[in-house]
Amino acid sequence: MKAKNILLKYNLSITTGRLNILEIFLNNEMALSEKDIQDKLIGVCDRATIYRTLKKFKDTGIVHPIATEGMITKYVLKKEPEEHLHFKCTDCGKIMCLPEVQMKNYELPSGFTKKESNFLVIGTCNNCNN
Amino acid sequence: MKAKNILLKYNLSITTGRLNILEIFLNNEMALSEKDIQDKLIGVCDRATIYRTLKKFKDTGIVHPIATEGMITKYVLKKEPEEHLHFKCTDCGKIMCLPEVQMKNYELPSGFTKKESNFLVIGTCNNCNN
DNA sequence: ATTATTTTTGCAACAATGTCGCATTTTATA
DNA sequence: TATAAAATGCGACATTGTTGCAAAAATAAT
Ligand SMILES: [Mn+2]
Ligand SMILES: [Mn+2]
Ligand SMILES: [Zn+2]
Ligand SMILES: [Zn+2]
Repeated sequence: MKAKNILLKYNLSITTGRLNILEIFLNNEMALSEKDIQDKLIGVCDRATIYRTLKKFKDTGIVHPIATEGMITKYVLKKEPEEHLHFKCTDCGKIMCLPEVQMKNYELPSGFTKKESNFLVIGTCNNCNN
Repeated sequence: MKAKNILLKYNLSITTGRLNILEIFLNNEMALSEKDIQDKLIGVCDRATIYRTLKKFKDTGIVHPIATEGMITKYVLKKEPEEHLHFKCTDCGKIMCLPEVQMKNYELPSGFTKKESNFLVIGTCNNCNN
């Protein structure tokens, strides 16, 4: 029922597609691309639907995209605090949030104002590192 | 002669294409995509050549890509210090390095090791902010 | 519960990037 | 200058993002 409640909370109509996709996010720590989700919903959900659902989830604030160097956009459920670190493992390829890392304050040059931020550290994750 | 010296320094053969592209980076503060460069080299340089040149420049360390949410990869000449902030203006769309911003230290969770990082702040730049 | 209205979906089609093989041209080496 | 090595242009194709449109599903109204 968790997924359904999230949709209700954000005033989105309840559809099986959205429930399926949200369920996948709820059961996954890692950031997911459109393709990642497609692979889990073959024959269940159309590509365009996944694309539009992801867009809607992003716009409503259910998920947020993670900036990476590649061309693929990956999403994760939003977490607190708002400004936190992301980690990309060059070994297993996984991308994840590290909300527990405390980001210290930094000062932008005068004239620059911040709306949001995307901090990505690239390296080897705890799982691949032993 | 600056461009040529950079190619020599990195042991890359001197070609007009590479000189052209490097010249563009030297004369541009902002991060550039393959398309940005194409537009400046219409009829001079093939798309595939620009693609491969950018790749080579990245691999040799002449430029580095900037992680953004979009699907387009943008590059800038490498700057010191290695770990610095990037800024994306939602108004004019430009992406730039802010190497003057001092990033304070942060601690990764145990088991995680860092190779590199990509810090992006999104907001309004000094130019668009008045 | 039915019907009407609003949204979402599936499909198809297309644009933009990234990516590569291969023959030809250019650059570097001998 | 001749030879070997590397880069380029062209063409082709894969992937991702994106949208129009009619059918299907969900929500609101009766
Ligand atoms: Mn996150
Ligand atoms: Mn930079
Ligand atoms: Zn890993
Ligand atoms: Zn700006």
